[in-house]
Amino acid sequence: MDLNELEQTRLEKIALLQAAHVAPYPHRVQRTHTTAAAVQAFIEAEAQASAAPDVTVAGRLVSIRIMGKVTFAHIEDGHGRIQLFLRANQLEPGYELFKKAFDLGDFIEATGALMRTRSGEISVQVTNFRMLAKALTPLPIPKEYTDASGEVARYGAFSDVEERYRQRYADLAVNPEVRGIFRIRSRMITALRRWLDQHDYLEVETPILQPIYGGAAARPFTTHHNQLKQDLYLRISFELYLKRLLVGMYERVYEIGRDFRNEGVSFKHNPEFTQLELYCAYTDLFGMMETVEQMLSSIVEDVLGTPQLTYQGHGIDMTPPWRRANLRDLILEHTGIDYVLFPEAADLRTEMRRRGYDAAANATWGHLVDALLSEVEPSLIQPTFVHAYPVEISPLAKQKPDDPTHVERFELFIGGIEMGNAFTELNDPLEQEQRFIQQGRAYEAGDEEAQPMDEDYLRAMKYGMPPNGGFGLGIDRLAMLLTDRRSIREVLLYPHLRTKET
RNA sequence: GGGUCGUUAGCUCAGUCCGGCAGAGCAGGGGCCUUUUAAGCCCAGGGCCACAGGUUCGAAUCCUGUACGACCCA
Repeated sequence: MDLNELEQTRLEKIALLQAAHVAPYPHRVQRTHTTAAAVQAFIEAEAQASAAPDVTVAGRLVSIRIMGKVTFAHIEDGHGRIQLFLRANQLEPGYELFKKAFDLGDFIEATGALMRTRSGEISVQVTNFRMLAKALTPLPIPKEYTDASGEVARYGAFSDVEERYRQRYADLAVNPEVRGIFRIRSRMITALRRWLDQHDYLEVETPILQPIYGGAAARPFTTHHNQLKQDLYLRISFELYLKRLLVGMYERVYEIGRDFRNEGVSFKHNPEFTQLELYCAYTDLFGMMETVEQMLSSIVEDVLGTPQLTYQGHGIDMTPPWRRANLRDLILEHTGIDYVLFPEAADLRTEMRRRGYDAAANATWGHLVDALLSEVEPSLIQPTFVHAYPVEISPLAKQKPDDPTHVERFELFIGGIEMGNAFTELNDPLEQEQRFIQQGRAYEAGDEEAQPMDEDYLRAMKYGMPPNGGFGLGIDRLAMLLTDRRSIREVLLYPHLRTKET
């Protein structure tokens, strides 16, 4: 093992412990109280004017103040912190061993009576202590202090973004607010599941390895099964597998899981991301709008305690009903371009450039409309359903009865971010076949995001698929919203990073 | 993909414009200190200045390229 100077020093301390017959990595722990429970026990005893129990607490050493023959230290566990008060004349093993061989970052166990120090802090008056796990590498533990306003300020916090992501364990260990982000994320997913379960949605799991990918406009990762000599794709969505289940007579299904898209990596995009998709029979786009409003306002309230939240300085109110805006009107209003007047990509491109918008030379008509929408995106702060999308860019959605050039589809925007996507799902097998054929032509013409023909999906649909509405939600993006983070990497425990060449 | 900025001690950062001995605080080491909380005081350490080239008597600093990241744009 390659150790730096500081680590060498700690290695020598392990030898010191062993010489004193103290195991640096013992097997057993004898904790009687969490830090929080110990503090609570003292408060209760104090209130009843009774003796506080002796406690054994365990945790990581996060501060040490040696003052000669007395030492103050704090340990932290998963529940909080508590101060340890060590005195040279009442310690087993010896005080010197603590001073010489115990460092910030070590996990230790300490036993003693609860007390208040002269300055009033509840502490363990330690009579006995043990090493639980020696830390070889010093953790970048910041110093904390409470300023005049009562705010906890930090000094020298571990903040290098790249190193925080590459060594998330260290980030979590020393930055409690980062731990908070993933607690919120977890509570959010739990709340979603609870809501869906309470509304008769069945949670299912569908294949990640797929012989044919589909359900979204994206490029897939490819892989290979050696024994079957079969090329496979990592799924880019769950859609086609979930809708097959409606043919199988489940009325409401959902899946929460990972999608993989072989695209650019940015603060908004990770190659693998978590998605919720749900499908509901006997409803449509407008039913989905109500479902989504109810579900998301409810889970935000569940997690944050209120349907109001702040995202990047914007106050956002999740209380239904939400704004519904027609895509064509919205783009016209915002950019002055009525895209239906330019049904050819070349004409739309010319018009966009004339008005000063970037329009890539190889972009399809659908991608150009998407580009126009992205001009509007940042202004969609309050929850907004943008609906009625061109049929060209929505091969799995049902056309509007009064306008076959557009489909019943919405995208949901909150805080200027695209959160989700929903359709009145196309359930006409003949029309679906035509859409796949059209997608095939688009692929031939160079649109790498066009979706391939899926014969088995068509076969399922030919048995009859009930009318239904479906919705897909970006879980990571919802986590960004609830934790007020701008970057998807802040809400992924292990975001994808390039391997560093050294 | 393009632009801007960044990468210096275990951590947080100065130093880069305007080339001249590699710096600070914290952490770590030695010492003093029996109620501290960013404890304090004294002493002595600690560096592949991201990497590779170039210019120069001399490069952390200027130039070129590469890697990784952040931000902005597409």
